[in-house]
Amino acid sequence: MAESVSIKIRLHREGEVALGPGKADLLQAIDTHGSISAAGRSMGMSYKRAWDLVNTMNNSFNEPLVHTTKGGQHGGGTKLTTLGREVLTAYRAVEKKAHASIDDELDKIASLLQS
Amino acid sequence: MAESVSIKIRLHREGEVALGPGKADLLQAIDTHGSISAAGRSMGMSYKRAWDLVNTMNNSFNEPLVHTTKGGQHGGGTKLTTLGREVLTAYRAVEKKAHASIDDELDKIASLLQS
DNA sequence: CAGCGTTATGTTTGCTTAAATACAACGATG
DNA sequence: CATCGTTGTATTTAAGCAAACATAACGCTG
Repeated sequence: MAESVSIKIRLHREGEVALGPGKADLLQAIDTHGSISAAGRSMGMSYKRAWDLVNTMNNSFNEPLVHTTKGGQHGGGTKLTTLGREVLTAYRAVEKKAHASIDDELDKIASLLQS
Repeated sequence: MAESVSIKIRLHREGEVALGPGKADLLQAIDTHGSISAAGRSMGMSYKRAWDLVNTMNNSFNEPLVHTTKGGQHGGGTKLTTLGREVLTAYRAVEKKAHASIDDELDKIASLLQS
């Protein structure tokens, strides 16, 4: 039955996607790797693309989700702000809740898919 | 606060999207208009694209969701099969349930978006 | 003060997807 | 048996988007 079902939750602002599955993954990768470039690499994503995503996230919310520093010992780095971590965990919780609420019904529909 | 939040639920099969928001809307439009071409027109969609979507839907499930007839008085037409209507209403129900379950939490995140 | 890895930004190239166009076949109807 | 609106299918054109490439600035460190 293949991969079956996916649920994508997106927050929009002025046409752009402010937060969605990809950006949430990127936030998480930044949190574990400490830089935009390392996070991008770990996701097979170009630095430019990763930076662009971070940029629209920071511009979409009242305060930035991510704080960057340039130069210095390791060239610089990136950390999640308090708001950034809050938004990320809230988003993950919502994802989880959505799955819990509808996965059963969804599997019923998926069972009608051709094998 | 713009349009804010969207939830997209997709069923996949062998890489392709078997059913998602666009295809569900198309099913509904076919149900109300009685033909692929009229449904496509009503959605600002080319006939070819609408037909392709119907085709992958029909190929994705055990039985077709849509039954077509060609020629005749009005040139032909398209109707939902019993399975088609069942799948459509089940999909709408799942969408509704997902929204009911997470819209509140999602609005909290959305309230952090820049005005 | 040269070197390093990163942030920051612009430009170009390529690919994937949708749109546009074209045309044959169908079958009831007048 | 010509007409009509539709289904069905192929081909070409256009657009949107991601990748690739290029380059400057930053600031700690040896």
